[in-house]
Amino acid sequence: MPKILTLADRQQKRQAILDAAAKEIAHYGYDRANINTIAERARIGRGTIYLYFASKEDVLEALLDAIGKMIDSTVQECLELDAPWQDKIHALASAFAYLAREHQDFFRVHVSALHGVNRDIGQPVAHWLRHSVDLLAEALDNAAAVGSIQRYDAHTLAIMLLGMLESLALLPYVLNHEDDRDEQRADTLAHFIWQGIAPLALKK
Amino acid sequence: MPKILTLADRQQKRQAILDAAAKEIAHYGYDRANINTIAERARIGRGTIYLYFASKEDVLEALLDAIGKMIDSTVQECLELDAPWQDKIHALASAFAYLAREHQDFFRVHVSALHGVNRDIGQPVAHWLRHSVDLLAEALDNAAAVGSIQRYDAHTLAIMLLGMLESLALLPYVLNHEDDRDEQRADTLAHFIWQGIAPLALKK
Amino acid sequence: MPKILTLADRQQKRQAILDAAAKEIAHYGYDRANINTIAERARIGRGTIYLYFASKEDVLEALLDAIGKMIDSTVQECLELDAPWQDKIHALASAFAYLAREHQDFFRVHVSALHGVNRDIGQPVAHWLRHSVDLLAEALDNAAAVGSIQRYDAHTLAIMLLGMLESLALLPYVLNHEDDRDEQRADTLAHFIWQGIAPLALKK
Amino acid sequence: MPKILTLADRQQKRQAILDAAAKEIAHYGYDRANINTIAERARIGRGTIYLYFASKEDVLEALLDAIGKMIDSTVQECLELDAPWQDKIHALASAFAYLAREHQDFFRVHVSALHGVNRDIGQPVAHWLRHSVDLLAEALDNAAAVGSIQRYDAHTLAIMLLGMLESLALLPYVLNHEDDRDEQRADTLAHFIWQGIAPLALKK
DNA sequence: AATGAATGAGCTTTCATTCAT
DNA sequence: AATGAATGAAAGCTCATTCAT
Repeated sequence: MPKILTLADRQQKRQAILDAAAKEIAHYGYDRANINTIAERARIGRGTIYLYFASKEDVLEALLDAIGKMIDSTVQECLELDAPWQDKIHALASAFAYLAREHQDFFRVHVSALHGVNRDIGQPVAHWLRHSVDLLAEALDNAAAVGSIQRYDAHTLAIMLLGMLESLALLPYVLNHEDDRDEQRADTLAHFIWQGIAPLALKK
Repeated sequence: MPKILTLADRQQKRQAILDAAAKEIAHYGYDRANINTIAERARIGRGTIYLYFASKEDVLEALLDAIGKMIDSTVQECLELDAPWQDKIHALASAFAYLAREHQDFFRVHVSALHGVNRDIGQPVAHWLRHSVDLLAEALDNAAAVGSIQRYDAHTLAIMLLGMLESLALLPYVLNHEDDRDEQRADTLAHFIWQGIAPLALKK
Repeated sequence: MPKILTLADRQQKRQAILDAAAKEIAHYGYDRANINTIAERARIGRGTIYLYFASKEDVLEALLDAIGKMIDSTVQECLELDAPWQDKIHALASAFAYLAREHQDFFRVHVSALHGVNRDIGQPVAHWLRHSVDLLAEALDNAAAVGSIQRYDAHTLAIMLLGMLESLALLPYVLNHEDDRDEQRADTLAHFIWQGIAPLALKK
Repeated sequence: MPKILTLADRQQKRQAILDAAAKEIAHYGYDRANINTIAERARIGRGTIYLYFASKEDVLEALLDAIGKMIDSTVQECLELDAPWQDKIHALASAFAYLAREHQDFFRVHVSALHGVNRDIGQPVAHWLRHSVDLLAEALDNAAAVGSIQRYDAHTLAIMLLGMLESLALLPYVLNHEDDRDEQRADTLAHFIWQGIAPLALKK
């Protein structure tokens, strides 16, 4: 053990704790996740967790903040693509499928907090989600203004789209369809959404 | 001296327990819901619950079974409507909005179990959901066969639609948009979905 | 276990807990006293304590309240004796020696809280003590008014006397002089105090 | 590379630790005093304390030894004064008031250990106290032999006097009478004690 | 000599479940 | 049939102590 930990050391260990916690919470849920087991998974002592986080709840919040930020960045990047809207939609669907696959634990924790019942715990989730919704709503509004897509109530549409993206990414796991058709499902969703919002002019 | 209870008595008390449990779990989540408080809410003694259910987990399963069945029936009834598909879609959107509003506690418990992380507890949820998906997929398949709607992979489409319905019903609560625009949102969703699946022939 | 506990049942068990706690705390101090051990001493389960007290701290407060009240009553009774002041003083000295002997655990807990460092915990102690001091001060004032004793600042004198009474009752234990000369020490103290306050007229 | 510390360096750092510990323990009590905080107060690293003391308990013992010795010296010096007994008594009362004021932290730790409940920890306290009692008892005995004061059982009287001195010094703090009448209270006590022990010859 | 990161024993408290009445 | 008093496993968290550097 070095006498003084570098910032990189600290962040690496912090991340190890978060990863272990994600795995544990994704499996058992926040309440049943056991600090003891998380420490074991992270290969550190029980007390060490409390050198990096103030409490069990603090670990969860950090987790939710990380995944919330990750999702928000994803949305932002897809919207900033210099490409037709149809491609942006497709990019979003693919990106969510990717996140759900590659960061499965984090994603599950996020979704369960999002749809869970304890509002306090979900705070960072709601924070980022609201940000993502706003981003998307603004983009949709602008697109409608120049006729790239149909006009809906932008906010409602944004919520709907994000809900679909999350649901699609997760439902397969819920139903134990753990096959490898993620990509195909993403295509279907993108196609479906695009039909829902494509400007009428393009549809004849 | 053991009283003899009629079947009706038993079922009424059982239902009282389930209602109380739904309220409690919807508020605090399964793990934090307190058997003691549930008993108080149901106006019975703590031990009495165990005359009707084997364990706390058993109460939750009964709850999830009830709401799963309720949702499944709703889907079935909407699909059996003797009406154009556009109306069936609209009926589904309205019905989910209604359930989310009128049986809020049950609905919340369902959704949090559905998107929650404990696979064992979610079993009855998955069971009914699979049934609903199958019902919907078959209906969509038949509709596509006669040209009432476009052809998609029926199963994927069914999952998508149910995901949207649930999300739409719940997301407003998550984001604290507790306004009274449920019905409008249902309209938007129905419209959106219909655009996504309406046969091309109808769109020009 | 009776289905419904009578008030007497409850109070008896409550007292059993207090007795066990007194023994434990008198031996190890509040912080080291172990709820687990207290429960064992009281021959009940760990959780049962929390049916009678809200927390460990609550147990201590009840303890301190009980002994504080006991000491206060003792002071009051001695002062109300229809006897010369010299006898009242003697009664006080005897009574404190008696308390320290017969309720040794309670008395020790009281003194350690009184002279301990955590003000919050000592609150009920200070409350009763202040009451006892006031009682005594008033009596001394009245006695001085009619010439039964010399005049001092009544409040200072009252504090001094109570301090002496407590010290005398406890110091032997501190010094491990656990002999049987309590009564003699009480006599000496009474004599000493009386000399300190007897009216000059009596002294020639 | 191990530095070589002079003895003076060591003792200075040792004293810094003791001062910090006194402040901490006087405030929170021994059990709640935090080694970490003590180290911070002493401006040294956590581990360094263990280069000077074997354990937390060892720190406390050193503390108690220091204050015990200080009190004992005070008693001895007052008794060695070349002055009438009445003045010696007065000097004692003043000296205790001074200690309680100027070394408040040390004094509080001493008193709480003295009247506390853990015999092991109080060992150095009892040791010094017994020494002080013996000193005082012997002086009283000698004084009685030459008629300077009345004859009592010397040991009992010594315990009584020391108890009074400590009580008087502390009780004001207990009762939150944090005024500036220390000196006056010392006068009252000295007067009172003198009346209790002055030879009858002087009293007519 | 000095440090502070790491540890894990041990603590209080909660709550699902049992069972005498 | 119904109850609620009693239980004890299990949890999160603190902090004195160790030891690599």
